[in-house]
This record gives sequence, structure tokens and C-alpha cells, in this order.
Amino acid sequence: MASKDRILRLKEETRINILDAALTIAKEEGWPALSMRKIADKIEYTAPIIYEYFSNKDAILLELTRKGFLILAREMKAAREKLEQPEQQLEAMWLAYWNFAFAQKELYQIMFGVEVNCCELCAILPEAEVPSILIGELIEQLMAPHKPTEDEVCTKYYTFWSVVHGLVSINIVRPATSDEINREVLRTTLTAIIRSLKQ
Amino acid sequence: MASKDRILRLKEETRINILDAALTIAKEEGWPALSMRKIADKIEYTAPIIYEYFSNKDAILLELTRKGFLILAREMKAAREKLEQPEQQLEAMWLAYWNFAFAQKELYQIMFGVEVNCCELCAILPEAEVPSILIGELIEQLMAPHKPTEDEVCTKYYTFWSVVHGLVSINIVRPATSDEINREVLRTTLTAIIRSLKQ
DNA sequence: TACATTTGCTTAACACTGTTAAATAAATTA
DNA sequence: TAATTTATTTAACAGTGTTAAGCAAATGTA
Repeated sequence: MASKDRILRLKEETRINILDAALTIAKEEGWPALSMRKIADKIEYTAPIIYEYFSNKDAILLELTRKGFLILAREMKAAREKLEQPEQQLEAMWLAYWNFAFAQKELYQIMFGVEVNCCELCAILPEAEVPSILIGELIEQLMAPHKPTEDEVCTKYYTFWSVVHGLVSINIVRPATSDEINREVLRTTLTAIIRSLKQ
Repeated sequence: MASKDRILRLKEETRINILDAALTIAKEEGWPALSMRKIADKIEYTAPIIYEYFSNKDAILLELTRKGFLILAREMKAAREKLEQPEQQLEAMWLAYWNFAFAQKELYQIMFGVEVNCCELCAILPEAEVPSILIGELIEQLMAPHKPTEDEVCTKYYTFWSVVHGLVSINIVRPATSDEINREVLRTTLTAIIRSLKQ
């Protein structure tokens, strides 16, 4: 029956509408203002309907988090493909991370906010590990001559991430700083760490 | 009347009890689980009483934030006094910041969480600027030979902060990483930035 | 076509949240 | 002792996430 397909398509559409509505509300009023009833209002239904598509509010946030990680991974891969040398690839990927954080500020917040527990997240959301894997590959490649242990690669990854995530957090929280200064701090710090990989 | 004093003392005591109860609940169950009724339960009153001491829930969080900044400033100053050379002072102060973040994890979260807006915070809470002032003084001192502009000092401060705050955030969120690795990343990065101040 | 069943959706409700106003009990003052 | 002020609670409102019951429309079956 073709009508079954149509109904399935409509269902999929409202599912997407729910996710879109949630993200839109977050962009307009921030995550704390997000409520099930507001989402329902936006998709022109009542609140209980949402539970036919998502088991609860957290499931909606988790799905958006997943979407975020997929976008981030895509952009980091795209940045990598544009260049040849691993040093430049590594820098470009972190710049892609940086750009994503501000282009998709709300998604970044639920992906890397302080209330987010990374361990739990990775356990239920394998996509959350992709960015670290992408970066890890390149770190390993650049450190190859020194035959680094897994721990050393991990440490270097955290060094990168702490710098970039810290700079991002500060800028989300305190958008006053000029863009030029940010870019300069970011690039000089990244190149410094990249240099440290090779020696 | 001495009884007036006694009553005032009792009032001050319950005020402190409210703050203590709030922090205790946050430590036990996390900030999202904090509610006015839970605080009231802990101090053996009913919820409306709290509004005679604080205008609302945010005022309680703000007061705890203030307490946090006072403690942080005290510890950073103490770290500074123990050493003579500005390079060592600077490193010791960031280590004090680091230690504070984990010793007072809950306070750190409300002080520097992603949902915190630094600009708004500093406007209503002058204490929030003290740590940046303390560090800024030392950066200026170390960069003195180059006669840095205010912007350059600011940029260096952000570089420091992004590294430390990033590393802290990651560790609050993902406590799996070993303490040794953290310390190593922190110290090497700090010394690298400190070196960059002098050249 | 007539009846039965499933589906889609809403209303009502529960337990919780922050917050305020009214009611009441206790202490103090006149 | 009576009046007044103070301390504290109960009740309520509007909001939250979530669930169960009800209803109405669409669908399947005889």
C-alpha cells in the first residue's frame, strides 16, 4: 500500500519537525528555555504527541547531539581533504572545529557543555568519538618517527583540545574579544603544538 | 538590647546554613538537582523562608559564585607570595587555579560554566575580575621590556586561560585521564606560554 | 453497509519546579 | 492583659516533564 509509505513519510517529517523546533527554540531563547510544550506549540500539536517520536526530552537532545557530531565530522573531513601535508591538515581540522563551534553554537553547547559527561556520551553515542579519532590519526602520523605510545598520542590530543575548547568556551561566554585576536591565538598555539609533535 | 544581636546572629547563621545546604546538595546530586524545597528541607524550614534571606534562587547561586571567586583569589595570592621570580609566580598561580577547580569543582562550575555569561557576571560581581587582574599584573611585568599594549596583555591572558580552562573542563567532564598526564600537559604548556612572554 | 478495531490526538492528571500571598502561631511591646 | 509586630507555614499559581484515560477519525472485516 502506497498510503503506508505516505504515512511513514509524514511521521518522519514530524520527527524532523520536532528536532528543528527544538533547535530553533534553543537558538531563539537558549537551551534552558526549551520545553516540551513549546516544541509542541511550534509543530502545532500538543505535548504528549512528542513522546510517540522520542522517549523523553533527553532523547531529543541526544539526537541533536548526534546530528552535531555528524556535521562536525563531515566538516573536519572536508577540511582535511583540501590539503596534502599532515601539518596543514591538522591545523585545518582544528580550524574547522573552531568554525563549527560558532556556526553551530547551540549544537556545540550540548555536545561539549560542562554538564555533558563525555564518557557516558561516547558509550551511548559512538559518533562522539569520531572527531578525536580523526585527529588522533594525524597525531600518530606526525609522531610516527618517535613511535609514540597510545598514551602519548592521547596526551597530545588533550593538549590540542584543551586549547581549542578553552578558547571556544571563553568566546561563547564572552564574545567581546576580537575575532582577529582569537584567530591569532588559535593559530600560533596550534602551530606550536604541531611543532612539538615532530621533535 | 543584646537580644537583638542574638537574633541578628541567628539570622546570619541561617543565611550561611542556606548557602551551605545549597552547596552540599550540589556536591551530592549536582546543580540541576538543586531546588528551593530541598534546601528548605536541609535547614529544617519550609521553602518560603529562604526568600527572607535571598530574593530568589539565582541570588543564592550568585552568592556562592562570589564566595568561589574570593577563595580563588585568596589561593592565587597565597601561591604568589611563596615565590619571588615572576615566571615562577605566574606558573604557581595557574597551578593554584587548577587545584581550586578540582578542590571546589561545584563552585568552579557555577563560576566558569558554559551557561555563565562573563560580561554580565563581572558587571554585577566585581570579585569575578580579580583573578584576571592578578594574572594580568604579572603578564605586564614579564612583558615590560617590550612595552606591550593592553590588547597584547589581554591576548596573552586569554591564551593562558583557554589552555587551563579547557584542560579543567575536559577533566571535569572526563575524569578518566590520569593526573600525571594532566599535570605534565599543564606545566609544559604554561612554561611554553611564559617563555613566549619574554621573547 | 454495519460493526469492530486500530490509529491519531487531546484533555486531564501527577509530581515536581520557583515564587507569592494569605493565614496562623509566637514573641514582643504597650 | 491587650495590641502589635515578627516568624513561620499552608495554599496557591504558573510553569516543568511525563503518563493515563478518553475521544474521534480512519481503517479493517463481516
